[in-house]
Amino acid sequence: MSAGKQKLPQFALIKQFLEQQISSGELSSGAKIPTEQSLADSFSVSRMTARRAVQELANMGMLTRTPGSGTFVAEPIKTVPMIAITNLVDAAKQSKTHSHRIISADAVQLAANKARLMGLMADTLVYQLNLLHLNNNRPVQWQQICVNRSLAPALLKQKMDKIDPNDYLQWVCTPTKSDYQVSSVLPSASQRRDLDLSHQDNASCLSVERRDWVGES
Amino acid sequence: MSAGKQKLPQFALIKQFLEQQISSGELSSGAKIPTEQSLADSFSVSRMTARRAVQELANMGMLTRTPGSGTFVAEPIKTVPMIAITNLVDAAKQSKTHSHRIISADAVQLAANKARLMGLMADTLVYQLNLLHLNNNRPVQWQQICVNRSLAPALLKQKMDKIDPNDYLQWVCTPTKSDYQVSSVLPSASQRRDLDLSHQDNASCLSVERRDWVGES
DNA sequence: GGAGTTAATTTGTATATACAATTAAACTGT
DNA sequence: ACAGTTTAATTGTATATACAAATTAACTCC
Repeated sequence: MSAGKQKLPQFALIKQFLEQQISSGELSSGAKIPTEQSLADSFSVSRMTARRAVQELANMGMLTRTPGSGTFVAEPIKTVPMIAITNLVDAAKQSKTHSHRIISADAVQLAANKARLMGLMADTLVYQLNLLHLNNNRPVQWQQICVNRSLAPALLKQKMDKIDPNDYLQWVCTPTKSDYQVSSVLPSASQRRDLDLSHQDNASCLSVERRDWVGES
Repeated sequence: MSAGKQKLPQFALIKQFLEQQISSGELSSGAKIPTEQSLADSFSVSRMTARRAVQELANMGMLTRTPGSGTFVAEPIKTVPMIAITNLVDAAKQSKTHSHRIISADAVQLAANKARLMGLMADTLVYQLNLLHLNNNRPVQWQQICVNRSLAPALLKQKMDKIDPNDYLQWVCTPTKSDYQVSSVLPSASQRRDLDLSHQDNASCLSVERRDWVGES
């Protein structure tokens, strides 16, 4: 079952060589690496083969290339700027124990700041769904969805007790872009009730605010 | 300022064509796309040029390729499994207004569960730093760092009031792997004091637990 | 010495070709 | 009908070459 030494293609060998040179520090950040032609000569391959090695490392963000000038070792990312969180509900949905409950489904007028976040006039009506996700009949996530009515006009006509509104929206208007904002909040009294946290009045929750865009621009 | 229509190279045109076919649904998930040779003939280019278009889309995860069989439209990722959070402190450090204060720096014995997370015996001593990050002299993040003493033996001898311990550790033992756990917590009394939240006894905080590994294996 | 021009270097795109490796289909013999 | 073999189709790797585009260095002229 050992990985063993596969007979690597030549471009992969050149990649390995460059990666080793960089990680060992012999080629430090900002240093100019050999040109495609020079690598090709050193390894006795064609320029296109050497190029592939360099190009793939550049695609990985390890090198930066500028036509006419050369290829240089990129600055390493100092600290990881992103943090990964697995989505509880997505994970749970894989299993059979996931369900959801619609708390409310209406067309409402948003608060001014929320309307601005969605790029809408303050008096525009949007569809607003409040729902609760459960796993093994225990509540795990409280969700509010606000949708531009023109993008999913038939939303409230769907039988949302069967299919998850997220899946319906994903199907009807597939997002082309998303952004996230994560923070920590104290749930409201009604949210605590829904989430079965009534008895602990100091439970704090992880809040994920997501905006989805549809279509180009 | 308009983007204008750049004279795109031919491989890019083929990429555009394929992307459009996929997003419009004419090529749906799992469908087999034309072979390299067939694309090359259709667009009157060489196979290598057509190949580049297909290959780059495959690298983006849009297509999957299997030698001998063909190239197929990949299943779209249903929902985004990861959530991105920008690290407050990293962002702040870019500016000049960031500073930090060491609260404590000792060699201590960890609780059993924390020791296990670090793969250490329960009675092993580790270096433990508690520090506070500030921006414009306002506290933004409370941080605890626990370090395997053998990896940074000189940690406590450093003058940590000048350089950030995170930068020192990043330098001395660059992590080869990391994992994260994000949750929502209520700060302790002392943490509330440090974070200037004493007056609000129900403030909840975003907690990020990160483990860094050093070296191979 | 400085501005403008020219030349050399380097990456980017493109072609035509060759053979290897893998998969799937067609074929063949019993 | 089934197993084994052969064949065709398709992707993967590699070469040699050509020209375009951008940058940098060298050069020339005033």
